[in-house]
Amino acid sequence: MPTRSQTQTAVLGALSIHPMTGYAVRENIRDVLGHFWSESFGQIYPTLAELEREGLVERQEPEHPRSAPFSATAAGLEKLRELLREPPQSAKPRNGLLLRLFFGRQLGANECRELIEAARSQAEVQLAELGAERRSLVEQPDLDKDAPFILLTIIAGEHGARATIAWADDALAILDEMLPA
Amino acid sequence: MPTRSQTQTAVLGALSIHPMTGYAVRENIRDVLGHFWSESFGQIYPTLAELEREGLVERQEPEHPRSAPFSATAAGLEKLRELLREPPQSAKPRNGLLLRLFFGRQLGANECRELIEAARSQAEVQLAELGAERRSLVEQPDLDKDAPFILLTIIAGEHGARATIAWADDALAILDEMLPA
DNA sequence: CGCTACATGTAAGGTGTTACATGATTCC
DNA sequence: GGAATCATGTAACACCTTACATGTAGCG
Repeated sequence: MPTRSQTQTAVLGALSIHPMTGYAVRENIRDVLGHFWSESFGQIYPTLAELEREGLVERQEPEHPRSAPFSATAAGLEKLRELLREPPQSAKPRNGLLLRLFFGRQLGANECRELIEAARSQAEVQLAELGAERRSLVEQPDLDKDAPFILLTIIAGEHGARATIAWADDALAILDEMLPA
Repeated sequence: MPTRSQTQTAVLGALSIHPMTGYAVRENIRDVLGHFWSESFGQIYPTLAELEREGLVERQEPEHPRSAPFSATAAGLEKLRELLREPPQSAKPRNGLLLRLFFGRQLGANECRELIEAARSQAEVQLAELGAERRSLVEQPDLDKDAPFILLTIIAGEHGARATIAWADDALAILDEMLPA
């Protein structure tokens, strides 16, 4: 119920794809889930320790090698399915760009234009990155069972980025029309 | 610099439009900024007290009436402009829906379809609400100076909602194609 | 042999939510 | 007079980030 379990979801989910170290969990969350999820270092290790205590994950060679990967146990996979079935809770919205634009009168139309153009550029970069990710996804042979689901998240990002670009163009036109420089 | 100042930004911004009580600040943030911002009760009152200590806001009739509205001082407006000029920082992404879909193999295609359809419905409701808001915006005479900027945030929400609807349709098609029931 | 990347963890501090507590005013 | 709404605040707790601390392994 608390948001903490969403960290558990992300960590268990990562280990459900294949076993890996805590360090790799962090890199995967950053690089693969990065466009819609984030976890910090200080969350991942305590969560792994907690999951190990509860028997939901285990390490290959108990103790010795410092780099023994964690893997999800059967109970862990069951727990993951249970967590995934809970209603999705998204973070409270906090869009710093829109907050600035809402009070844009104080900021001035020109500074607003700059903010919008910066957001547009960023969205174009993201669109290119996600396109590359999508193309490389179809070449991965080992993920075929997960691929359709991963694809859903990539195209969500692409739709979002294209919406940002279209919005930016509309927004700049509105400023030009209503507040000519 | 800390995120705390973004709460200051929202509160000062609300008071920059017109004076109001803390209670009204909260209602306005929820109802007007709601689709891209949120602040909780426990943030707003301490922030108002802090702003008052710093001379950035003041109450009309000092002390007596419990319902004396706060208003931004000249220093408060200056501070607001300063805060607005700081680079926008958005919350770390945490999309519970996409997290579930990414690990959708564990959840099953049918439960994923339900999640996507629910998101689509929600986006349609939001699109309708924002459309109504946009139409009522042009009828407000007292906001004409702020109206162009408010319009930018409304159409941002509309673009986002339309993107969610288009994505949902694509996503359902992908599931039907790659994982026929 | 030194630098970078891998690997694990802790502690402090900041942010934000929730629940609780209190009272005035207004409307029925 | 009672219920809903307006109004203000606090305290406990959950959450998350950052910086620090430590050590190993591999590579040039």
